[in-house]
Amino acid sequence: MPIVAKRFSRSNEEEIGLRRGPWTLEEDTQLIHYIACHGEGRWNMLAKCAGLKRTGKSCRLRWLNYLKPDIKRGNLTPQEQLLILELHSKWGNRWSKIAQHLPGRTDNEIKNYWRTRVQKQARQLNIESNSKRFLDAVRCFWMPRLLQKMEQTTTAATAAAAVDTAIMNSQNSTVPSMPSPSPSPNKMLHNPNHPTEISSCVTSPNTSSNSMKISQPPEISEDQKSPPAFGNTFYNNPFLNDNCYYLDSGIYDLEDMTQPPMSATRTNDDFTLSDCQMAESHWVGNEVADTLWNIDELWQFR
DNA sequence: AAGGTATTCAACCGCATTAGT
DNA sequence: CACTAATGCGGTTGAATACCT
Repeated sequence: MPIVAKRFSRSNEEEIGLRRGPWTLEEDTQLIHYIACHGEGRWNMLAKCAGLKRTGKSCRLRWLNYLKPDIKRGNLTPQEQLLILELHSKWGNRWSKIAQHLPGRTDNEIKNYWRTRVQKQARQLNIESNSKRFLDAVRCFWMPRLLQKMEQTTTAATAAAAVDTAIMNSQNSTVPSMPSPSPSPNKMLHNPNHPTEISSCVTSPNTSSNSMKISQPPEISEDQKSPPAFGNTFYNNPFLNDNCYYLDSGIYDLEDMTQPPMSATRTNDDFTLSDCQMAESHWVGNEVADTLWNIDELWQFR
């Protein structure tokens, strides 16, 4: 039987009663229920069979970006922000590829984050967001501040946990106190032997009990093996000053390197101490100060 | 309190790619 | 190989909300 192409214009869609715009609770329920019973895929048919007056495309988008159970909601953590910055510097606007490395986050969410937060900063600094200058600024200002933020968060969490533990201990002396896992993010080193761990190079260089476990990224196809989860690719080079970070390009496979970063003519391999220091002195020495590079604005809660 | 402006993010659009026939 | 439908992706839009004056 010949397949007849049916392409609906906007007016056609309206004629046949297809809905547009925000989804109602009822539609969401319908979609969730149908997928729970029959699974996802074949979206056009799914839309019809589920009795939804939506295009298959719309159903797919709604499911993938909003309804899917493993969708993580709420603010991006500093770790996630760092990872986005890092991966974007490597892959550019490959949102879905970037999203594959952030479990529970959608390409749409990441794209929105980039456009609203990152590009906004670029605008304020009067730089092209895909320029090398901006990349340098990201590396020398934004990333260290995110790491600082992570450290503060960790410290606060540890303190809170300590208080909780003390309370618990005072209430019930039989409960053993937990060891406090508090590696300093600023002291993170890439550990080639444990690709999913960040080891603390100062507090406990070789004990796994004191290293920060990073959750495994979702399964990724063979051609996307690199980069691994956050933590492997960023680290504080012990030979550099404390605030300067760069990418560990050595772990990227060659295939991926055929796609250059959006702006740089050099690869990440070439990002050196002098680059970082030059960039830093340039930025610090110029009008671009912390007040402009407002991490608190980036680190905002919804 | 009201009106204007800025920001956010869900949803849409169009194009590219993939899979099936 | 050609054609088509389905799917995936990145760019863009616009309604809702937050913020400012």
